[in-house]
Amino acid sequence: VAQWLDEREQRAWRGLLRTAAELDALVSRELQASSGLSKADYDVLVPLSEAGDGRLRPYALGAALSWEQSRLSHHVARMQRRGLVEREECRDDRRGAFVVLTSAGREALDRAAPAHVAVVREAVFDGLTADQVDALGDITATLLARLHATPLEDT
Amino acid sequence: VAQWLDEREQRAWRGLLRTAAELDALVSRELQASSGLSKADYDVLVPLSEAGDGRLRPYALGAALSWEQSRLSHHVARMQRRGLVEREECRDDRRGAFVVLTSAGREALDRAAPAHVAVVREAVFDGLTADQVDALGDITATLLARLHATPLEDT
DNA sequence: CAAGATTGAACCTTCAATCTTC
DNA sequence: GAAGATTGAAGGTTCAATCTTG
Repeated sequence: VAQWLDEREQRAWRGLLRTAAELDALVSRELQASSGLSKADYDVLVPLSEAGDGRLRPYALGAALSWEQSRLSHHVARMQRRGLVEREECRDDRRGAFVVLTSAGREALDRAAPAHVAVVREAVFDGLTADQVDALGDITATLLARLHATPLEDT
Repeated sequence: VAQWLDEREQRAWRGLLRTAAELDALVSRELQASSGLSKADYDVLVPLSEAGDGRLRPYALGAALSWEQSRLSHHVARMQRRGLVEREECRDDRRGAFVVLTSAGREALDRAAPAHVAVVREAVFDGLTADQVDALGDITATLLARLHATPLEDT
């Protein structure tokens, strides 16, 4: 079934994981230093701020982040302690809940965003051509579609 | 300095991090199930097996993985408890040490590798054209060169 | 019994402090 | 004092178990 990876494949495979890991670490350090938010905090705040009323069901937020429920639940608990989000009950479905952006959460996000974008732009987009940006978008969209289509070892 | 990210940039940026995270999770689950190794274990074993005599200095291994010393030290301690690696003193420089692959470690790697490669091939390379593989390799090589050149927030 | 969500324990990662040798 | 490496504590992530409502 398999065969080894050839040199070009190794370069692409190792490059993909390494690049993402290093960019994530870079961005995490920058966020922590500039705003006290972790990258995970930031990633949670963004979809909440993009939701019309600043609130999402945990399962929807988890899906938006590709996070497990448990991870989200623990993380939201920590963010709640710091006042960045709140929990609310759901009237329609009493098993359910909402994660709600607080004004402190929105302010933290607004404070963090400009420097965050600047670092991403400098580290990534200043170094790539427009064609490369599009190619990267196409490649990752293809791979994500495959990952979500085939439950391989997924689930 | 900044300006917001446009749609294409967002697609590439979010796609890169998301794809790498999901592939890492997929591969981790597969390794855990098939061989009991974590992805981190696997990542440590590979450079050791590629070193001629199965031993590397911690600082060199850390550099090969882009890991902090502390993370490596903790991880090696856990792998040592499970018999996958050993520690050895370094005669040349008595501050130093070696991490050494054990035969159990090499066997675990050999057992894990075929299924691991198969999953990577199925999830990634079966879905991309040869040109896309090369483009991905070029893009990530460019970005890694930038990351290692500019100590931005790096350090 | 399944879906939405949380919890506790175990494991992993980071940060700052430490220890030894150069 | 700096380099190589380790340690302990705090915070983050995963896994399995649990609780409640549909």
